[in-house]
Amino acid sequence: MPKVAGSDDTRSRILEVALRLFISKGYAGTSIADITSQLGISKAALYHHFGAKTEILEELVAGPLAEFAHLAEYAVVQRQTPEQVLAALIDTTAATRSIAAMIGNDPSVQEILKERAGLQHAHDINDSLTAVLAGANPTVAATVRAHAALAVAKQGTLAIMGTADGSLDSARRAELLAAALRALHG
Amino acid sequence: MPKVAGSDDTRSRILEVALRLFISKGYAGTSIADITSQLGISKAALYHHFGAKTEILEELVAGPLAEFAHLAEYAVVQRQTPEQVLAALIDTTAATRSIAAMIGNDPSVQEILKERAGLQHAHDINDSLTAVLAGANPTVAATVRAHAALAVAKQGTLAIMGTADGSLDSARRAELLAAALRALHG
DNA sequence: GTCTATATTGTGATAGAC
DNA sequence: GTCTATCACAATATAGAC
Repeated sequence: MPKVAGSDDTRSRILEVALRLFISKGYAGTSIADITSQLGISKAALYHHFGAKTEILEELVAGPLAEFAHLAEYAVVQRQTPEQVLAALIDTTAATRSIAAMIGNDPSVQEILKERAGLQHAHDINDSLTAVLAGANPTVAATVRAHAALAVAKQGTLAIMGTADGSLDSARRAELLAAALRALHG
Repeated sequence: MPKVAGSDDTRSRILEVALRLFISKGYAGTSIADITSQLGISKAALYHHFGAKTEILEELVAGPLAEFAHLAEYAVVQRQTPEQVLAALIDTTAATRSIAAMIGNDPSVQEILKERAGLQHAHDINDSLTAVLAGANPTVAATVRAHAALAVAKQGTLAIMGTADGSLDSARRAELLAAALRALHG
C-alpha cells in the first residue's frame, strides 16, 4: 500500500511547516526550534530526517529552481516569442508561488544559493530572460521594457496570488499576461 | 564648525555598513559582530550609538517608510492621476533604492515592522496604492492591471538600478513610467 | 523514528576601565 | 567614545537510550 501522496509522514510535514515559517519570518529568522515546536516533535527528530538546516532549504528550492532554469534555457534555445516566455514565467511562478517568493525575496536564501556548487542562480536566470525579452542588439529602452515585463510576470503574479483567495484563475492570468505584453511592446 | 554632511562619524558609518550587510545577507542573517568587524570597532562601541539591533533597522527604515506612507496618503487625498502616482512611486523607490528593496523583500524586516507601534506598514501602503490605481468600483481586471503597474514601478525600478551603473536617468525613467502606464491601461 | 540531555558555538547586550 | 571581558541565552547539531 503506497503512502498517501499528501503530507502525512514527518519528513513532508517538516518541509511544509519550514516553508511556511521561512516565508513569514525568513530563512535566517527561523530556528530549528521554531519548526519543531510547531510540529510537536523534538529537534533530534528533525535531524533524523535532515542533516542540516540548509538541507531543508535546498530540498524546498531544488525543484522550483530547476523549473526556472529550464524555462530560461528553453526560452533561449527555442527562440520563444515574448508571449510564450512571459506566459511560462507567469505559470511557473504561480505553480511554485511560495517558493518563488522565497527565492526572489529572502536575502538569506539568495546568499546560500549563491555560494553553492549547482550553477544557475536566480540572478543568472533573470539575466537570460531579460536578454530574450529585450531581443538582439537591445537598446536602452528595450532593456527597460524587458525589465518592466518581467516585473509584471513575476511580482505581479505573486501580488495577485497574495490577495483574496490566492488563486490565479484563467481570467486573471490572461489579464496579467496582456499587461506584461503591453509593458514590453508599445 | 558643523560636521561634514557625509559619513565620517561612527554612527553614520554604522548605518552605512549595516545597510549594506542587511541587503546582502538579510537583517536576521547579519550579526552585530558582522557589522563591527567590518568597521574595525568593538561591539560595545556600536552599542554606545544604538541601544539595540532593531534600532539600527528602524533608523534606516524610518525616513523611507514615511516617504512611502506620505506618497500613498497624498495619492488618495489629492485624487492624483495614475501617472502622478506611478511617477511618484518610481522616484521615491529610486531615491531610497537599497532601503526600499530591504523593506519590500526581507521577510525578517517585514516581521519587525509588522509588530511595532507606528502604523502604516508596507502592506497597507501597497493596498492604498492598488486601490487608487484600480479606481472606484474596481473590476477584477482593473485590480490585476493595478498590481501589474505597481510591479513595474517598484520592482522594475529596482531591477534597472541593479544593473550597470545603477542610475535611473531621465530616459530610463520616462520609458519605465510609460511601461507602467501601458500595463495599467489598455 | 523519536526522545531527553548535552555539547559547542554564536548572538544580543552589559559592566566597568580608560 | 572606545576598549576588553563577560553574561545570559539562543542557535545548530550530536550522543545515546528507547
